Amino acid sequence: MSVQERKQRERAERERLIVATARELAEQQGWDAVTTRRLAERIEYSQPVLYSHFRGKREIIGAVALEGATEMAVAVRAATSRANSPRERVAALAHAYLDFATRNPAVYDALFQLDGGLPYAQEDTPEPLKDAFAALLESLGEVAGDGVDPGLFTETFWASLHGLATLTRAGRLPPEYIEPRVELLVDRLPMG
Amino acid sequence: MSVQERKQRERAERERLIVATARELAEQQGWDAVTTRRLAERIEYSQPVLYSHFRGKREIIGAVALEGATEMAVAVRAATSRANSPRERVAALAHAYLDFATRNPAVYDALFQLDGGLPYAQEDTPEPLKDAFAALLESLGEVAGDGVDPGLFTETFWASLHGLATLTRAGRLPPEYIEPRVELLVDRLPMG
DNA sequence: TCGGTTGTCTAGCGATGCTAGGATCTAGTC
DNA sequence: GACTAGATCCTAGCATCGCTAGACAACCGA
Repeated sequence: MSVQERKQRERAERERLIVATARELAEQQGWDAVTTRRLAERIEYSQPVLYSHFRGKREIIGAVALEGATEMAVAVRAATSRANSPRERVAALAHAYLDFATRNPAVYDALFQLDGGLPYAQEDTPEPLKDAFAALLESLGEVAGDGVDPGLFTETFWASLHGLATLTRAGRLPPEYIEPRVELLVDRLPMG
Repeated sequence: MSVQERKQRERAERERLIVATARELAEQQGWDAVTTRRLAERIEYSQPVLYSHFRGKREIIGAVALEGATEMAVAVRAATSRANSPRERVAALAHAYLDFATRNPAVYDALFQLDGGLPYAQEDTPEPLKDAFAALLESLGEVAGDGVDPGLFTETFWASLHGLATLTRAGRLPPEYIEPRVELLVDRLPMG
């Protein structure tokens, strides 16, 4: 019995190693550099081992995304908990969100840009994803304003942040003046 | 002399064929399906011919993006010109923009999602891209509000639309209730 | 100690973007 | 009208990609 348990532990450990290595490699050199060969070499196993843990590269991206969702929820809640008014909370949330995207571009891509094979905005959406959205909803829902659904407001505000994050990082927006753009959103979208 | 001119014409014609075919294929089956082999087969030439027109696949994407930018500018201007007030113009612009993204997903990706090797938001940015932004600026600049730079306002509003467009199409946002989300942006971001 | 399961690796498939080198066809000259 | 020089195009191939079949080795339970 204990032998099997040890093996399970080791297997789980190796799975964590795969995800962590993929993430590291993606942050260092971009997701294009995360090939199954390179990944296998870094974890010091052969390629097929990856496929005994994940169906394919997509699922590995998905695993990184889930990890990232949990961290993002933590980061957002940490930032908003330090604020003292609804308005302040929104500002703190916006900055925490964009900060996360800037500091973890590869994770952010895995979450919102790439195909990780995860279902979003559905019943079977994984818990970390639902919780990340919940973290946004907690602070944004209270400033939706009269007659506006909190979920809908959260989605819209989130989409705006997402637009800023992606366009900036893709070089479509000049990188300076990020701050005033965020201010604009924070000043005008919330109500009440 | 006239022989060379004919050859030049034929060459330009073939280049248009390549771009049009790439775009068509991308809209039909997604950009992943646009491989140099398939593209070559469709235009009934061999692969190397593609490389006598473009440096590589990236440049082909870039060419599609430029074509799309021109069309988007036209679409936006057509929609806004029918509106009678600044507020109406903003609403018309938002709908025209999202409509374009929905109707031409592959072109939209080439413009704002994929790497087409084009410089954005710089001096050497190609004219079609500058003009597409200008088309947005024309209608959005007038509702920036006091003390807010029109360009900055345009960028921010655009980013919000972009966020809605991409998150919706990537399945990250539930596809219903698009309309009230747009309304929210149109109602609250503009001023004056 | 043996037999069978479980785990891992080597090797290879089809596909990708891209390119070198040869073949073919055209254009201008005698 | 024949010939050479150059432009034009294609065949074939490289390295790399995600993924997998099948051989091999290591381990566990009897």
